[in-house]
Amino acid sequence: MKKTSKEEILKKAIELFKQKGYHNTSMANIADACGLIKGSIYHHFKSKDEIGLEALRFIHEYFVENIFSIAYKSNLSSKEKIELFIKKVDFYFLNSEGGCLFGNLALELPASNTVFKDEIKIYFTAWEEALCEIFEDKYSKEEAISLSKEHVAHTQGAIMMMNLYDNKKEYLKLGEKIISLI
Amino acid sequence: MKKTSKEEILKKAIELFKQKGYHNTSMANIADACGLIKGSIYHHFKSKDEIGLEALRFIHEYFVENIFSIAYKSNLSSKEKIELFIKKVDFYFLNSEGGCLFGNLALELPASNTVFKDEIKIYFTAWEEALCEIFEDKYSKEEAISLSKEHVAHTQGAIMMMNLYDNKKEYLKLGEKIISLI
Amino acid sequence: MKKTSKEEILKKAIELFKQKGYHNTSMANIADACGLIKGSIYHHFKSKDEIGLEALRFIHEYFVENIFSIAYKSNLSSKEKIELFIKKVDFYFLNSEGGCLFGNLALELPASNTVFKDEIKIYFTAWEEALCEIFEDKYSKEEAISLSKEHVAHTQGAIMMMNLYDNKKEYLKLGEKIISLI
Amino acid sequence: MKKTSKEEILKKAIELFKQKGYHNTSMANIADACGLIKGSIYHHFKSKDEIGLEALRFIHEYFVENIFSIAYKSNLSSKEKIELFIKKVDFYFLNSEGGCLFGNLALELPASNTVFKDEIKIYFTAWEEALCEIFEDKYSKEEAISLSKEHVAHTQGAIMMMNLYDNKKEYLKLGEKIISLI
DNA sequence: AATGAATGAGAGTTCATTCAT
DNA sequence: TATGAATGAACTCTCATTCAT
Repeated sequence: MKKTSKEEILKKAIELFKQKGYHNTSMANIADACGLIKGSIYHHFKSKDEIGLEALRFIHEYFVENIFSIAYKSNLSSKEKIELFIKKVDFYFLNSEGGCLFGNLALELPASNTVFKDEIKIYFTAWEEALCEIFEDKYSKEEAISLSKEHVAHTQGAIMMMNLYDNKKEYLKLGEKIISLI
Repeated sequence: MKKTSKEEILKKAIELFKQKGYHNTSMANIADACGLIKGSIYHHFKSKDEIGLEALRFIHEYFVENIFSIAYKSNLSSKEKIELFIKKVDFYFLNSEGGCLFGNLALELPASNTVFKDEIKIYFTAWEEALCEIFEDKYSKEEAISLSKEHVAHTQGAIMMMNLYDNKKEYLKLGEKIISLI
Repeated sequence: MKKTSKEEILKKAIELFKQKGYHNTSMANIADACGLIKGSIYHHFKSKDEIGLEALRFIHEYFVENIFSIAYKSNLSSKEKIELFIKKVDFYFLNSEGGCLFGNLALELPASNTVFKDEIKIYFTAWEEALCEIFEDKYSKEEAISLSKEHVAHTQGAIMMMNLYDNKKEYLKLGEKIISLI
Repeated sequence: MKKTSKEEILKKAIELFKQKGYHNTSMANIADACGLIKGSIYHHFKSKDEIGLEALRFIHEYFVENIFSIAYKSNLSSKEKIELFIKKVDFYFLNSEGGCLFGNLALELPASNTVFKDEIKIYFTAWEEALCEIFEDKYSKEEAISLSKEHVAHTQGAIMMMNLYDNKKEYLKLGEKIISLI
């Protein structure tokens, strides 16, 4: 009897949700990927939605700790911050089969699903705020906010196209452009 | 026993797919919306996937006839073209609950679903080509292509954010920006 | 493809609920008994609870039409009424494997299940009122009510014991006793 | 790691079985009520059925020691016996949320479950015999048996109605009536 | 004595689809 | 063209139970 951790399940679920879509991924799919049977997953999570939400929180935490936090590091210049920031974001999305789970779910789930949508919003907002923190060094508050929102939205669109056309070129340009703004 | 046209079913299905997602919309949901029972739909379409594909083609056709065609009208200036183009695009997406079905499906469906993905690609490509046609008047071929791809991707990201945050501001900025480029 | 009516399913379900208990009877059990597969039942009923409730209503209707109505027939004497009434009640319960579904469910279901409990109450109340109608001919309103309630409760207890001990003797005494009161 | 006695589990299980029904009460429900997890219960009982049976025996023992024994006390008159007997029975059922577990299970379980049904029968038989012991003082053996069986059955019916209608009146009348017979 | 993880079976329900009427 | 009945597979989730720790 091998022990499976919640994190293991979460990671497999995230992969599946990203690649197959949330509604198109069954509990059996997730269990299979973990070498478990369907019912066993319920020992760790009490519903599929709980897995979905914890998946979002898991990724969010990763971004906060590894990426968004860069914006608030006092020992880096704005230039260094934005370069590192974009580098890490690129690293994540260039190696993430299936794009951005937050973006995917934003488009797959009905607007009525406020529990998920709220989780998605706070992630994008945190992303925007981190960028804003960097931009504020060179731009007015208002301009910084505007640039940040623009960049996050554009990045999501670029990820969509990158995965659809299987072509990284346009996505990468975006990073360069934002770096050049500082 | 009322006669239901294919187009009626398609329109209802499009609404549902956009609002609830493709996998989360059942044949029963579509039938309900049309005042039919599940089985009756199969008189018009032979599978759910056929509805999905025809839905995409239906919207694509609308864009070609009403929007993309603007780029190829010889009696308009570039400025007039881009202004009308953006106006029509905005009109569509500002009144489309659930965003852009092509973008939604691009993110919901697995990459392995080439039938759908191809249909989505030709739509975005047509959109890019139309924009390119306009931009080529003022910019080099290469620049025009780049600007077009950028704008389409950005628009998709902006639609995502507009619907997520229920706020049109950033989306509208995008249109103004692109118009100002010509 | 053979057609199954709602009533057929209801009758089979009633048998099973009475003999195995409500929670111990699965949709698969009911489907089996009808020569259908599990899912097909949902074409006729939208949930197990709906089957349960309609089962109660089906039996209730039988009692109203065939038994309770006797009390309100103007062409019968009180003696004739009570004799016929008891005869019909006995006929039903002596040939009903599993006792009285209303009594069974009254004891199996939690008090919190008000939807079912209400349905059960209106049945027993209708039974009491019918008996009361007959007793009022010989007794005061108050006495008639008391005798009716007593008899219905006692009958339920007697059915329980008859089925538990597989012995009709005590149950049958009850009918004779009540007839002798008029 | 707190020590839980078998009796504690039994008492919680009895409450749940009475209130929710046997099949509608899961091992997880019982564990929850005891502050344990599912698996831990199997240290005390080897199956759900064992809990059910021991629950019945536990209650049966209580009745034998505290109630049925009254009938066999040589220092009490028949009048005193029946009054005390009924008082104790009333005390139990008026404070027992969910009625009589024996009656409940008699109606919930299939006739084929002889293990449980036998346990239920010996309880009701012991009850009848105790009453019979008291009645024999005033009535013939035959009459005493008949009165006892009648009273036990009627009591079960009355408990059903008391809990269904949430009204003790008719139930209490029954006790008074039986006392008046001696 | 208790835990946490796992199991296989089965619960109720919904799915896309078929077809005789 | 529409219906109502049926299907088999899949769905999310719960069941009673086991067992290494």
